[in-house]
Order: sequence, then C-alpha cells, then structure tokens
Amino acid sequence: MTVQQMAQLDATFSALSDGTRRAIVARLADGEATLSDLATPFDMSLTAVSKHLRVLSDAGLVDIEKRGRTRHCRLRGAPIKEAVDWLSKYESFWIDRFDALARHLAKEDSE
Amino acid sequence: MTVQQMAQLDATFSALSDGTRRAIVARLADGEATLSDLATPFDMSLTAVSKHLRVLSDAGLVDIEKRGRTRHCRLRGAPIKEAVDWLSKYESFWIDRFDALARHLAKEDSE
DNA sequence: ACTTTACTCAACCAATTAGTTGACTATAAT
DNA sequence: ATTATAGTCAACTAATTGGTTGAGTAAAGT
Repeated sequence: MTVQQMAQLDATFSALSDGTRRAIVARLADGEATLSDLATPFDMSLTAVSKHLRVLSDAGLVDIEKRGRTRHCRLRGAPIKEAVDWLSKYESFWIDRFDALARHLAKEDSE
Repeated sequence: MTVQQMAQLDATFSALSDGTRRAIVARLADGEATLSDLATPFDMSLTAVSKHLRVLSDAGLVDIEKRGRTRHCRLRGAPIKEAVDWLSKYESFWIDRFDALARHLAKEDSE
C-alpha cells in the first residue's frame, strides 16, 4: 500500500466520520444538488455546510462544478470503493455475524 | 437510523481514519496480540499506541482483556460490518459497470 | 528482596476541526 | 440600475486529536 493510498483512506474515512457529511453523501446518492439544496435540512450556516462539502471534495468523494452562481455537487464512487476494498480484507471477522446482525437490524426497523 | 447508530458510525469511521490504527486492525486480523506486540513496529511511544488502542476499544473495534500485567487485544467485527453496510447503500456509485451489470442480470434471473 | 516488564495516568503542546460572524464578490432577477 | 441570491473568504473560538515526557503501579523474573 502506497503512501498516497494511505492518505486517500485517511481522507475518506475521516470525511465519513461526520454525520453531517454522511447525510450529504446520502442526499447526493439521490442525485445532483447545489450547495444551497444540501444546506437546507441542516441547522447550521451555509458556510459550515460549504466547509463540509470542501472536506468531501478534497477527499474526492464529491465533485463540485461551478455553474453560474450555483455550485452543483455529484457523488464520486471511487474513494468509497477503496474504503470498501480495505474493509473487505477483514470480511472474515464480520461476515459470519451477518445473520445475527440482519435480524437485529430488522427488529430495530420494525420498532 | 438511530442516534446511537450514528454515533457508532462516527466512532468507527473516525477510528479507521488513522493509518496507525488501520495497521493495528490489520495486525489483529492475524490474531490476538498484546499492547507491546502491537507497539513494536511503530516509531512512537507505548503511551501513544495505548491511546490509539483506546480509541479502537471505545469504538468497539477491539476488545482488550487484562491478563496479568499484559493486555490482550482481539478484533471485533460488528462495527466493521455496520460501516460496510452503510457504504453498501451507495454501492451503485462505486461498483464498476461490469459487476453492476452482472448483479443486475443475476437479480433479473432470480425474479 | 530487588529488578525488570508492561503498562497507566496526568500534564502539557501543537495542529486540526467544527462551528460562528461579518464583509465581500459574482450572478441573476426585477 | 437596484436588489436579491449563491457562495467565498478571513478571523475568531472552543473542543478534539495525536503526540510527548515523567512519574507511578502491578505483575513476573531472578
């Protein structure tokens, strides 16, 4: 694993360690959105959301395109894939718990 | 998604955002190890490694058992699975086209 | 009994993070 | 031409992070 790959994983996991940013990722999975669109649901300043978006952009998770006075954001999958690939190496530690957890989550969902 | 599940994801991704901690996870995937074992490869104090281990332990990724004067550490899979589950929701963004098509066809076949 | 080993704990430091506000720029609408 | 919208930028704050050192404790080896 190269230094750059390490730095990419650092950035990806770090970007995803914040709930606001994960919510932004979830929102962008439904399609492109502007910064203002993304900021609306959050009880924080536009500047704060802009900073979160910058973290996601720096980590390569989000692509920001300037279009007139709006910034249009798209989700980029490559870094997520790298994170999943890393986690998959330790699959044997969690795969056998699949059924138990699935039942647990299904139960919580129904509550 | 509950507040606790959010906090767990925060903790898991945050714990994994540091290369030293990922290396510890990788080492523990090969089997149980003591704190001193884990600290050996790193160019930092035992205290520093102890702190990293505490972060992993707080996030539930590692189980620490006191045995005499040594601490024995084991990898726990559940939080990793939760992280993978979260990331999997955005699978369509990172899976390569070939795999995505294969999956799509497999799904159609089974229907 | 003494020493070494395997740690923990507290205090400190520098850098980073997540948020704020106020001032600014650029674009679009009226 | 004026005004409203979308966003940036700089400065500030409080909390957290990743590291250090030095002192202390508890268990094991000699």
